Amino acid sequence: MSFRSEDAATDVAESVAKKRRRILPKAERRRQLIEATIRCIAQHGLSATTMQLVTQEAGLSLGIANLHFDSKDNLLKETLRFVAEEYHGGQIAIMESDQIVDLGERLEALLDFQLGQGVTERQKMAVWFAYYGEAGARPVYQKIVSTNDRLAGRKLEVLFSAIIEQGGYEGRDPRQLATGYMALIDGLHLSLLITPKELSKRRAKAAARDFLRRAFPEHIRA
Amino acid sequence: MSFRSEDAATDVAESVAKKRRRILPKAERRRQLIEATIRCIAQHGLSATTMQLVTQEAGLSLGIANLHFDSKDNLLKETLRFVAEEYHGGQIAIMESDQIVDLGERLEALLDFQLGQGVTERQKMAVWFAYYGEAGARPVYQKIVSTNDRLAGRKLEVLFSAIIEQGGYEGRDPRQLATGYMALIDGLHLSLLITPKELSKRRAKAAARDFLRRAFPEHIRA
DNA sequence: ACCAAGAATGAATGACTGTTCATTCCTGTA
DNA sequence: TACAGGAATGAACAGTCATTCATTCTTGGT
Repeated sequence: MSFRSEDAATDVAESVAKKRRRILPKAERRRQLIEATIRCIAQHGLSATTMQLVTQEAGLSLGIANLHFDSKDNLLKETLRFVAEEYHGGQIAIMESDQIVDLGERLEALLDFQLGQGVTERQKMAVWFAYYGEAGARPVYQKIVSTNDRLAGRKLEVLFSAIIEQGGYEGRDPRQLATGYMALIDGLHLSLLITPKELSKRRAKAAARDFLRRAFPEHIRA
Repeated sequence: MSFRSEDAATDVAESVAKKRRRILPKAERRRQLIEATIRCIAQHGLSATTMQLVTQEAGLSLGIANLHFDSKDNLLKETLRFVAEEYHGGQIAIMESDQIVDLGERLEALLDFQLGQGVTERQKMAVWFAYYGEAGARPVYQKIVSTNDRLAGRKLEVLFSAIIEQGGYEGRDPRQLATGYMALIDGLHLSLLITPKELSKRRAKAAARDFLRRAFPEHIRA
């Protein structure tokens, strides 16, 4: 507990007990603080995340968060925006990728991203749901999340439509499938966070793949 | 905002501005406080739920929550337990019901409960996810939720197994289907909470029904 | 009608939090 | 090298919160 966790890259020659004040570009400090905020939320929860904790985690002084973000509220808002954009941006990039021509492969890539290493890191998931928890009472959070969500939902619908057409599948409603699939992924993330011992990542991925296979059997092979 | 919301049954003859102190059995006061806590969490979020707010919402004095629950932490814990048991208990009651002999009908009843009026009330959902949000950092919450969850999961698996056998369905893994279905329901609850304008209850129910129909076509009819 | 047991109250307390800003320190420029 | 602009610091402040407990009030038993 007495060692500060630091960005490995930042200090080249910080010796034993000498703390040298460093000056960094605004953007870099902001990112540093956002990442510290993510770690704090994941470890202590949103309600126990204080300015002291965040700035300490970043190895900086108490006042610096207000200097760069004006207020705690704003820091939290920006942190949510960061996480939301990372997640939804990643999804959209895959869905629109023209690197992957085969639609089945694109689906698999999406699945890998959604339940792969990066996203399902406990840290990110914990942050994600911490905000969901407050979103019911905080329109600002609700807006950030829902804006990203809506966009990703639309793209998924388009992808599903293309797959349905390509496969000649009958009686599939792309909108309904997209709704179901997105909810399924969210629910799996939740299970991975709350009951990790009951549900391994492997099984979570299998369950999602199952959903896709039942919907598009020609595109997702057993 | 200036009218206290009160349990309709409690005060028979409270006139205009006369507040008479009332003494009630412990169990009743506890329940009253838990329900006020639920309303507060739903309306203001977990982090903004203070003892003052809760006791005010219940129309009682500040000190009473500590009198009946010892601490705020404990009040919140008991509130979570209450909501969790209500939800999971309801599910289990339906799954084990011998009132409903037809397994397909039992599934439909389960679906109605999970996405029907009672559970999807914004209040309950908001509370549910408020706790999920903190669960990552609070082992106590995690335990309460996961214990109930695990139990309901087992029962669902049993029900699915029976349906698979009855329908002679091939290549279905009851555990995997149960995992997927429970995650799907959670995810739909989340969407209903965060983006209610994107997803109506009707469409949520349709999406879940779709999942079941694909898995057990003979039991869930179009 | 009276009283004891204990339920309910809410002012007071002490701990903690976000924010401010006078001061210190760094660094690019001249 | 010297210096000005501004980045970083952290002690101090004002506000909020959970908790305590002396006091008041209610009620069932006599």
